[in-house]
Amino acid sequence: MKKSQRPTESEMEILQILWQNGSCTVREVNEILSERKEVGYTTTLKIMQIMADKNLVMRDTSSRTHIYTAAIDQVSTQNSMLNTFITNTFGGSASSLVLQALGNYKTNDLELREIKNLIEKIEKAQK
Amino acid sequence: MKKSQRPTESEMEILQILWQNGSCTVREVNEILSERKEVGYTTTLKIMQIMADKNLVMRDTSSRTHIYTAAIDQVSTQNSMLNTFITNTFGGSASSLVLQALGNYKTNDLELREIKNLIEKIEKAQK
DNA sequence: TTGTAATTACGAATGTTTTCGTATATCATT
DNA sequence: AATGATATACGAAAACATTCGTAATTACAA
Repeated sequence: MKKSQRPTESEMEILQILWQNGSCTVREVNEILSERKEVGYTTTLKIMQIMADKNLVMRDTSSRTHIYTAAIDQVSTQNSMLNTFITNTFGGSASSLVLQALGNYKTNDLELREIKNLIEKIEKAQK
Repeated sequence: MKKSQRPTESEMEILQILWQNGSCTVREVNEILSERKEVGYTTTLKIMQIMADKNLVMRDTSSRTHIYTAAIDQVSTQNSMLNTFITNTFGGSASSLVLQALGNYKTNDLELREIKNLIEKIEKAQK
């Protein structure tokens, strides 16, 4: 049982699934993962066991088939990953990341409106 | 001489420096790197040699002190990294990444204007 | 020319992450 | 009870990344 560390890439993929689907078994996670990439069952199991060891997930071991749940908060985890990513990949410039993200993805009306609202808020706060 | 692969974290730090400063020697890169973290000269050298091997950088070896230049494009590299990152960390949602990035960083007026302009462009294109 | 500093090359040690085989246990079906 | 399917546990191998010591070479100054 170690202290919580920064999740690895494989661990992030699994956290993602747990955040979206709530509690899952290893088999469920492995099946979702398998849609996108080739991955063996025991590989997924092992990583999830390691995650339990690192306290990234909790598990209910009361029945034979263990149930796993994310143990770290989605938003704050995404945030700290984002921090590192902006530093390493975008040389610290959040705005150039935003420009590229907006430019390359189809963003629907609702999402655009949310973003615009946030920008207005920021502008007001800056005055 | 291997095929170009996805850069590692250390390699991204170095690419960052080369993109910002143009061509550099190992010593120059190492000095800039040293401002932010403890890193030995031969460690930096080794990583840059590996990068040359992977074709992530080019080097001019005509004089004793080799000159290194980024061999991969900044924007397209950032883009492919961003892609992976959005998938693994934000479950594929570019807009939630944008919202978090805008929310957590101080974005100045000029940057905000650029982002707004881009949003308007996207809105027009969608009509 | 001799010595000192700076450079590259190279391999090995270390550390971390991912993958997988195998043992063992549990459950369900016949 | 026997069989087959499905779980977990665990260790070890494989793959990948980082760090560093040392040798060999070159440049340059005294």
